[in-house]
Amino acid sequence: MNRRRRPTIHDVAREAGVSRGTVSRVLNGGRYVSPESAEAVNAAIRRTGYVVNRHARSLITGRSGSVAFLLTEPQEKFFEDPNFNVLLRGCTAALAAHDIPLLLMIAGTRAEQRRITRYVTAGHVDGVLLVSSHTGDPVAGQLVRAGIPVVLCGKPMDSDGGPGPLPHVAADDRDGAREMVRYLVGAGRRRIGMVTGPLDTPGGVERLAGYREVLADAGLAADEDLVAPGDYSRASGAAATQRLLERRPDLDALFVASDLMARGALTALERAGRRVPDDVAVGGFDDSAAAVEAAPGLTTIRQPWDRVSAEMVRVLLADIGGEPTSAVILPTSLVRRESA
Amino acid sequence: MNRRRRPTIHDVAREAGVSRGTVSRVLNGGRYVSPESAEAVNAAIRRTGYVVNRHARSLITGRSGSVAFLLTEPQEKFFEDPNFNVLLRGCTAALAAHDIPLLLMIAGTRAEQRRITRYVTAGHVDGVLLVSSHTGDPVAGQLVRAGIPVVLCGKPMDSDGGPGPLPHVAADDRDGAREMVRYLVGAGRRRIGMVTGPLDTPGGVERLAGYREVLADAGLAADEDLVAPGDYSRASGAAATQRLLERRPDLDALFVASDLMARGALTALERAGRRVPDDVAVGGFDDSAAAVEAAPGLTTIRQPWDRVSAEMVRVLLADIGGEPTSAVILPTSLVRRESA
DNA sequence: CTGAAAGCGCTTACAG
DNA sequence: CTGAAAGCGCTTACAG
Repeated sequence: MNRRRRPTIHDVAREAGVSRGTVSRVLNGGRYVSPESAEAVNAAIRRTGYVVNRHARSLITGRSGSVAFLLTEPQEKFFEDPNFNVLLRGCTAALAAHDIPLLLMIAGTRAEQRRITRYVTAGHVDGVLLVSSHTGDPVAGQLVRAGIPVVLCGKPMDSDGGPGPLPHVAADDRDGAREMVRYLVGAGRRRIGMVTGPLDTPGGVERLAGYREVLADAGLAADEDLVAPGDYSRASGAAATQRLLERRPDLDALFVASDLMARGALTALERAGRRVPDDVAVGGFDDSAAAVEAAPGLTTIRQPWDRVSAEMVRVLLADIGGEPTSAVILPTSLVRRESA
Repeated sequence: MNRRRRPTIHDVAREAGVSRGTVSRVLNGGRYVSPESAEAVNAAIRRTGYVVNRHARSLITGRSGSVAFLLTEPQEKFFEDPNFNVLLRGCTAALAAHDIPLLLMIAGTRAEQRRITRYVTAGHVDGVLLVSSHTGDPVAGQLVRAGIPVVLCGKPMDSDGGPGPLPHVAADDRDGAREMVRYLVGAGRRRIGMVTGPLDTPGGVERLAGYREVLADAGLAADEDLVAPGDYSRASGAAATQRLLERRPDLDALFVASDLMARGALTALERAGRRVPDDVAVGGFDDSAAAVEAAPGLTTIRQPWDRVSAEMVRVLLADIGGEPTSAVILPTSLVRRESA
């Protein structure tokens, strides 16, 4: 079957009794084709088992018909992150619905970034779904300047953008943080600590900002002793919590900027003999698998990853089609479990 | 930059003062080209920033220059499995070293499998790295029959193969199981239970076989009360362990066919008031992240996933190049931690 | 070793 | 609406 010559547009034309031009027109939307010709061509396609040769088509159109999912992450962190899996799977599925294959590219080092930037700017993909959490990543700017449609996952740091803001799809981190802290305040908590994410990431910055806003609105004193930074890892959540407990043993709630860190926080609280939520209420962020696995189950902020991936694909395809979108911000929601 | 016409082989030829044929020859290995011409062409390539147009090349050669990583898994289980991430990342890296992009394809449903089989057999990729754990998956057989180079991850079930065994790269499950059980026996354990993997998977079957072999060699009575099946999930590990404890409260060791299930086993043992390893020694399988996260740390069998991915790519590229390999079996190794 | 030429399979103005 | 023709950028026998 591999050996046998694949049918070409020429075979279909002969079979249908029309010219190759007409077959091509049917293939490309059927404009300027009589219903009879279209029917004959479609029947011939069915009979011959014809499948378009994308290479020939791409050679003409200059389009590759594929899209890259590019991960520019120095660490392997993202791969360990359950959110990453959901995102990758979601993008693959959304593209599959358009019959567009996804090329997975991982550029962890500067050398790999150069190689891949070259590959992409050479026109091998029509657009890039870019996932990178940290600032100072030059890839996005380079691709955009080269005219390649790009959509980022998550709000970019200002410095990334260059001329204007980069197109992106993100959950509303700040509002999610606000909702969680408002919930803790509403539950009567008054000494609410926070374990932040890395503050060189937009998510880290935004969630902290949301926390501060609500405390201010609630008339609770801003107290830097109540804030300790983490790096989204479980261990960092435990360490930061321990530090907070030393500084403020009277803590009655904790907003932790990721579920994974929140699990670390639970461990630290248990070691310190604090009951959750009785002594200390704990709120996470993400609604990842970690939130369900935790004991007690984590009350957390759900990030709509399924919608993020769907929107990233939609925005990228629109951009490729000439209708750029600058940003899509998606709402988060509070998920209540046992920890708060 | 996107707007500007990309340099073609024609530009390079003019720049170098040779014909396009000569440029092409330099591009494809430099056979039948004088050193002077080659030098002139290379200089011209550098000066013009020429990058080959893969579509044009593919149109001629019939090769796409890309490879698919195909996951045919009805469940989302594989994505949650840390091994999957390691495998995917390893294959991406190994292919990147050859400048070959990886197309990620996920075919969870029969409909998607049909779509993707059609896509692949239409020649859009040169070969397929196939990951599927369960038997009864028709995709591998179909692709092989269509003449597409395929390499499986893991030993296929006999039924999958059709005519002959499918090319595959796998860790030596049976030997790994033997090593673990031998280790438990050597540590003086005599009533060694086993939580198996799903017995419709080769890994599940092989690990059980290895366990039985060693017990027989050691002259320990085969006792089916000591064996309970799991499905690789954490919960199933806990449930199976609880069952085993009810049937055989005198259990002094447990070989669990995956680290994730072993974590469930640890939970069940703790609930039953058994100390690990004092009362019951526990051995896992995989050496995944779960093994380190467990408390106590899991003694386990390391699967060489980095080598598996590297070998899969090597074997696939060899197959594409006309030098097929039928199978590569990689050794496992015992990793000692606290649980046994 | 090298150039001229054919051709890979398709799309797209161009005339009708 | 439709056919004939040019051309996308490359590779590869074919003569030299």
